[in-house]
Amino acid sequence: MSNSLKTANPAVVVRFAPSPTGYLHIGGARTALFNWLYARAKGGKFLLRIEDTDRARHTPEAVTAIIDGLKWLELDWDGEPFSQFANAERHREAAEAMLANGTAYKCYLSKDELDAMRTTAEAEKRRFIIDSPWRDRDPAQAPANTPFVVRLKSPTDGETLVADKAQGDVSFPNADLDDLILLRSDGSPTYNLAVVVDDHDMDVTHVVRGVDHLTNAARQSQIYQALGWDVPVWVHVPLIHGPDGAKLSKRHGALGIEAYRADGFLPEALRNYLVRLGWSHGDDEIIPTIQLIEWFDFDGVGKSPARFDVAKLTDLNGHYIRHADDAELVRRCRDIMELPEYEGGVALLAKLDAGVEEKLLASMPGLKERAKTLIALIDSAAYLFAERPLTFDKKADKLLDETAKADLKSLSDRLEALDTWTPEALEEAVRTFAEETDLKLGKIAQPLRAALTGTSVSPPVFDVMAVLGRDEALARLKDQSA
RNA sequence: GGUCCCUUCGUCUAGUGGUUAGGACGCCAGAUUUUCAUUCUGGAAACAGGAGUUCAAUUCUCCUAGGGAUCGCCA
Repeated sequence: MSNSLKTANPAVVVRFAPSPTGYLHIGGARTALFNWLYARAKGGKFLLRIEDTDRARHTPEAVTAIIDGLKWLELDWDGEPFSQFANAERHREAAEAMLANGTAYKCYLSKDELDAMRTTAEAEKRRFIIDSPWRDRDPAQAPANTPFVVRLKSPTDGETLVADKAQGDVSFPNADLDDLILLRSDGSPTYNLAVVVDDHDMDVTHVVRGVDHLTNAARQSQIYQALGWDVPVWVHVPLIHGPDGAKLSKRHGALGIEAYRADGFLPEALRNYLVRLGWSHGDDEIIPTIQLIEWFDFDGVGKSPARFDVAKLTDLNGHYIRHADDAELVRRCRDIMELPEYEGGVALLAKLDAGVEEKLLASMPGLKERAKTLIALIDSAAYLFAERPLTFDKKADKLLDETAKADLKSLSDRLEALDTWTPEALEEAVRTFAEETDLKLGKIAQPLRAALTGTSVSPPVFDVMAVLGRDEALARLKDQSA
C-alpha cells in the first residue's frame, strides 16, 4: 500500500474508507458505489483508503475481502489503496501543531478515572461530558512520567454546523461535543484525527459516507478549524436496514458482498439495486451503470433509511440476466462453479468440457429467459451435463406413464427418419405426429421434455432436442420408449 | 437519558399548496404459450396521528407517537 497521499488535485476527489474488521457488507458496498459513481460522473478521482489505525482489530483477510468485493462489483479505484496506519507520523504532527497553536491540550486523566466518572454519571442518570481539569491548567503543572492523551480543546458554547448535501444543514450544540482524544496515551492517533488529516492530505473534496458518521462530521469540522483547514463537502447517506427494519448487522443477514456473488447475482444488477436504495431519478428503475454515471448526483439522495428487499434484487437480476450476452453468461456460470461456496461446483466444472460448453452456449437464449440467478440458470441447465441413463424428478416420472412411453416409441421411430435435425424440422415432425395420432401437442411435448431433460420444465423442447444433437436426443428417447 | 435524523401502498420510491397521489418489486386475476419463464392487460394496496397557517394541505409550521443514528484511549 502506498503512503503518498498527494493527488493531482482534480475538481472532485472522493474516497471509500472502510475499516478492515470484516468483509465488505451491503451498506459499505453502497457507500463505495455512491462515491465511485460521483467520481465517475464528475470526472474526479475515487480513492480507496483502508482505515487500519486500530492494529488489534485489523486483519489482512478483511482487507483482501474488501478489495475482492470491490473488484467483483467492478468499482475500480484510482491509484493504490492507502493505508491509514502508514500515515500515523503525519497524524502525530498535526496533533503537535494543534498543541502548539493552543487548540489541543495534554490531559493526564487516567482511563480508570474516566471510566469511574462515566459509571457514576450513568448511575445517576446524568449525561457524561468530559470536563478535563487539564484543559485550562498550566502545562507547567503537568506531572512527570505520567502518561497523557492529547485532547481537542473544542468550543464550549455556540454550535457547529454541518452543511450536508444529503441531510441539509444540521447543527450540533457545542456543549454536547466534548474534548475528544486526538492522540492516545501510547501516542497513536485516533480515528477522527486520522480521518481529517488523511482527507486533507489526499485533497478529498467530498466526504460521502453513512449517516452514522454525522456527529463525527461535527467533531471533524472542529478539528479542521483547529488546524486552519477547509472543511470538505459532507454527504451523509441514509443507512440500509434489514428486511425487518432493524439495523443491518451481522446478526440480521448483513451478508458480505461475496455472498451475493455466490448466490448468482450479477454485479450490474446489484449496483442497480443498491443505487436505488436512497437515491432516485424520477420513476426510473432499470438503470444501466453507464446511465447511472450520467445521472448520478447528490440531489437525488434521500434522507430516510431503506430496507433491503431480496425479491426486488432478484427481479432486477433476472432482467440483467435476460439481457446479458450469452458467452458472457457462460463465463459467469463457470466463475460461480469455481467458487468454494458452490456445492457441487467442481463436479460440474469437470463435465464442462468444450462439447458441453458449446451446448450451454447454444442453449443460453432459452435458459436465460427463465432464470433469475446464475445458480438457477445452472440448475436449469442440468440436462446438458447429465449422462444417460437420466434420472427423473417426480413430475417427470409421472409424465412418463405407459401411454406416454408408447407414444414416445412411435415418435422416436418417426424422428429417426428425419434428415434435418433443426428445431423447425423437429417441431414440424412432432406437430404432424400429434395431428395424426390425434394428440394435443402438449400431450406429447411434455413426455418428450421429461424423457429429454428428466424434468417437466425446460426451454422449448425442440430447441433442447436440437442442442442435444440427434444421437443423444434419440438415445434418451429410446431409453424411455416402451 | 442527551443530541441529531427520519415517517407516501407490505417493500423501494415519484410527486405538487388544488393530481382519479404516479412508477417499480411482491401479491391476485386474465391473455399469449409445448412446460416453465418471458411478454401483455387488469386489480387490490399508501400520504403515522393531532393542531395550526390557508379559500385549499400529502405538500408549510408546531406537537405527539413510532423508527433510526450517535454519545470509547473502536473505526
